[in-house]
This record gives sequence, C-alpha cells and structure tokens, in this order.
Amino acid sequence: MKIASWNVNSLRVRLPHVQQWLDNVRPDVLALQEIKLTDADFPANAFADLGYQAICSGQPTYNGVALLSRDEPDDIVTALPDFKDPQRRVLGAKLGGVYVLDLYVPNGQSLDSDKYRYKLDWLAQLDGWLPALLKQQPNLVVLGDFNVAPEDRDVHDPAAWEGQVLVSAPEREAFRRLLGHGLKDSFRLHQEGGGHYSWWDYRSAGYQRNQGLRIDHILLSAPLAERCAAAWIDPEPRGWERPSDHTPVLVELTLP
DNA sequence: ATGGCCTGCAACGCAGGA
Repeated sequence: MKIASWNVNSLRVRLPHVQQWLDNVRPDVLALQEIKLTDADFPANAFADLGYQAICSGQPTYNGVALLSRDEPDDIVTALPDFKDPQRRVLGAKLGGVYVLDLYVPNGQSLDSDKYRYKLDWLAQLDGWLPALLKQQPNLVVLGDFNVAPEDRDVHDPAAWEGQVLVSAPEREAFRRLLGHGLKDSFRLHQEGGGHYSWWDYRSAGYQRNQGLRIDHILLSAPLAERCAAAWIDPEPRGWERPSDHTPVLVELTLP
C-alpha cells in the first residue's frame, strides 16, 4: 500500500500536476493540503476519472485538506475534537486497512505572532487526542504539512534558521511529543542523512540550489512502522512548470 | 541585502504562506 502526502498550494492551479503525478506514481492514498477551495468547488470528477474516491474539507481562499483513495472512506473526521476552529486543517478517514489523518498544521508566521500561539495550541490539542485515536485506530498514519523541521539535518542552513518559526525549540518539542505516543517518522526509518527536503522557498531559487526544509511528514503507529518497506520524497513535481513550493512525500507499507 | 515569489480576492494592494 502506497500512501502519499502533498501540500499543493491551490488545487485549482495545481490540478494538472496532481493528475499527472497520480498517473505516474499510482499511490493508493494521496493526502492533500492547502487546496484553497470550497467543498462545492472540489474537482471530484477529475479524480474519479483516475480511479480515486475523494473527500474534502475545504473553505474559501485558505487552508483546506482532501483525501484521495482507491478504497471507500469510512469513519470520517473533519476537526480536532473539542477545538473550535473555522480553519479547515484536519481530515481523517479509514481507508483500506489503515486510518489516515491528514493535517495542515498552522504555519505560525513568526515567534511573536498570535498565529504562533495558535500553532502551539493546535499541536497540543492534537497531542491530547492521539492516545484515544491510537486506541481506536491502532493502524494509524498521521501525515501532512507539519510546518516543523524536526532536527537540524532537516534544514539546509541550520545557523541561518536558528530560532525561526518552523525550527524553534517549542515547535520541535511539540513534534517530539507526537512521536512520544509511539509514532515513527517514516522517513527516518530509511534515511539517516541530511539534504532531503519537502519544501523549497519560491524566492531565491531555493529548489535549484536545494536550499529547503523537511516539514512534510508521514508518521506511523508501531504496527505500521514494522511494515514500512520504504519511505521517500519525490522531488520531481517541484521542478515542473509553475510548481507548488512543496513536493510529495511517500511510504510503502506491506500490509497482510 | 531582514527581501526576493506565489495565490486568492478584490481592487490596482493586501493577507498569508514558510
């Protein structure tokens, strides 16, 4: 079972890339973030033509998440429990033998911003939910745009980024707390080295110079981590014409 | 060099991203 995550930075603009990539890679599940459109405008037919069922939690202009799957989605959730939030950043569903929780974690903007506080509160709320969710759904995949580079090896220039949003100590601690529930960062099950990124700034030719961050992640509960045959980043779409600033991240699970 | 670029919405610049 191949599962992927991609922040597309506007599904309206990126639909041709998503279609092309699905056709090339044929994942069983693709989780999208920053679709930036409403449920009414979601292009479900385009995905149906490629053999994917789709569910979506969208809003105008900002945020928005979606799940594309070959299997019928079940047990759908569209928000963190007990967390009033008009921003659409959460979509969970049982797909085949696994439960996939698609997240678009708040960016935080800067350490002195209200949005940073919101980001930390949001991550704390997620942290509080995980024990119950793991109990309900032992085969759990928590994936998406976490907007956190967990370690310095996930940052092209740690000195330049030190203390900034996406790498600050409280954000990294929040990320480590998620792993404390037994979730594994799938990429690090298979790759120890640095220089592997999922996002490159549009400015300053970041992609061409491989100056990026690894902020998109696929976390696996213990039973799935044991069955993780591969985890990788596909940088190719970032090099296409008019790309998203993120590129897809993937895992291959060997399910019984 | 504390900005560069991209998107959406609306209005001819802003908010937001990361």
